[in-house]
Amino acid sequence: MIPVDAFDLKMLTALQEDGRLTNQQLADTVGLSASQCSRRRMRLEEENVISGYHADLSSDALGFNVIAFIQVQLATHSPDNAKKFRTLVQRVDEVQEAYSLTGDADYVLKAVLRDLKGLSDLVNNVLMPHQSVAHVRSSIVLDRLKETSKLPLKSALA
Amino acid sequence: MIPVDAFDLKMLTALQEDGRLTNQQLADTVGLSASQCSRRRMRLEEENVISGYHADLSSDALGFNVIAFIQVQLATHSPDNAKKFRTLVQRVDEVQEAYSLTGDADYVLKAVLRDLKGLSDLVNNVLMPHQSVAHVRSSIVLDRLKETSKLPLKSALA
DNA sequence: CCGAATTTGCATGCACCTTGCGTCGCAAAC
DNA sequence: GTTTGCGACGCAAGGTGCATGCAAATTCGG
Repeated sequence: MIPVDAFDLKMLTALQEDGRLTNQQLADTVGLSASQCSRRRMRLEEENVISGYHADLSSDALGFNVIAFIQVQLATHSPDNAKKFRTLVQRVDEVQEAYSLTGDADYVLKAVLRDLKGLSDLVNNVLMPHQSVAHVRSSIVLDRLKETSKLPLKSALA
Repeated sequence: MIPVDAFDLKMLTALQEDGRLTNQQLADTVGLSASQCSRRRMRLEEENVISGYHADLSSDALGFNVIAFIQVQLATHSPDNAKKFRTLVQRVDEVQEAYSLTGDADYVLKAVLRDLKGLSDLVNNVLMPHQSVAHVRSSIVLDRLKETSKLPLKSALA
C-alpha cells in the first residue's frame, strides 16, 4: 500500500476539511515548511491518494429541494443487462451515487432533484422505461442529519 | 433566491469539477477576466452558494474497504430520542451520511469502514447499545457504480 | 561508525490573486 | 432625448503563494 505517514495524515485531514488551503497554511497546521507541503501534496496527488478537489455547492441555495433513494431491481441478472444499467446510471446527472448491495434490492441510487416532478420524471421517464429495469421503489429524504464525504482518517496508518 | 446567472453557472460547474481552478483558468473557460472571476467567486462563497472546498481522498488507497448502508429504527419517536440519535450520528466519524426517509425504516446511514470488523464494531458497540436505538439492519456495498457529489446544474437558472 | 539515500528548510524566480481605477451600458428620472 | 446613478467589466500594480535548486540535517543499512 501507498506510504502515508503522520504528516501526510495531518495534511489529508486538513485538506478534506478545506481543499484550498495554502501550502503555508498547511505548513503551519502540520509543522513542516511550505515547500515540503508542496512536495508531499504533489506526491499524494500523483499517487491518487488525493483523487481531486471539488467545490461543495449548496443544494438548497441552488434550488435542489428533493433528495431520494431509489431501489432498483433489474429485469434479469445477466452481465449484459447489468452493463446497460451501469451505463444508464453514469449518463444521468441527477444520480449522484449508485451501489449494489447485499440484501433484497439489486441497486440503490441516490438522486438529487429540483422538485417532486423531477423525481417523477426520473423514475417514470428514465428508469422505468429502460429495458434493463424491472422494478423501482423510491424513498424521499425528509431530513438530512449529516452529509459529508470525509473519511475517518483518525484510524489510518497504512 | 440568490441571483445566479449563466456566468455563475459555468463557474460553479467548473469548480465542482476542479475546486483548485485558478481564477485565470476559470476566466478562460467562462469568458470573463480573472479579476471578475475572483469577485464573483467571492460573492458565491459569501452567499454560501459555494459552501466549501474539499480534497477528495481515495478510500481504496487509504484502506477503507467497506461501505455499508445501515437502517436504524429508534426506540421511541420522541423529539428527545431523535435529538440523542442526531447527536450520536454527528459524533461518529465513520458515518458519512444520515437521512430520515419516507417509508419503513426511521433512518438510513452510510458508513465507511476499514473492514468488516469495523462495521461490526459500529453496529454492535456504538449503535445497538445506544439508548435511542431499537433496531439496526445493515447492507454492505458490493459495487460502487457511481459516487459523486456534483449537482446537475444544467437545469439550474434561479 | 561511516556513507548513501532520503527528507528537510531556505532562497528565488515565476505565476497568481486581489484591489483600485477608469470605462461602458443600461434603466430610471427628469 | 438627455442626464444621472448603478452595476459590471477589463486593466494594471502591488502583494502573496508556488515550485524548484541547493545545502544542511537526518535516517538507515552495513
